[in-house]
Amino acid sequence: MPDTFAAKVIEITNRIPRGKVATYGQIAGMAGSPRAAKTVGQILNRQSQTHNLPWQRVINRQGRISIATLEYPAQLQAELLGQDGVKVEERDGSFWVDLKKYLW
DNA sequence: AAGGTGACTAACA
DNA sequence: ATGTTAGCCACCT
Repeated sequence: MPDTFAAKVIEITNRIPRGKVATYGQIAGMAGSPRAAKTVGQILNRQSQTHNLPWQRVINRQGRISIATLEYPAQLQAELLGQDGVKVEERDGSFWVDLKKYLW
């Protein structure tokens, strides 16, 4: 496991407790670069294709699922979160999580 | 090696 | 309050 930013992001993502969620910015900060939220998204996007990663526990700052990828539709992420014990409410085609309650 | 890119954010109009 | 703009920064080609 290389000691890179990407590796940390993956490791941190794996450590998100069941029933909790984290934001991209939060993970970026824990990985050492508080302003690299976008990079976190890119990493998850790519790494999820080759690793089994709980990427569904990572959402944006508003608690909204911002997945647009065809391989991983937001609806699938919503279901996975539901299995994690996280309530996901659908609003206008998007899925939302109560950060106050579920933020790691 | 250099430039383009994005599953983000915060700030501004 | 909602929409748009502009930084951000590591990864990929």
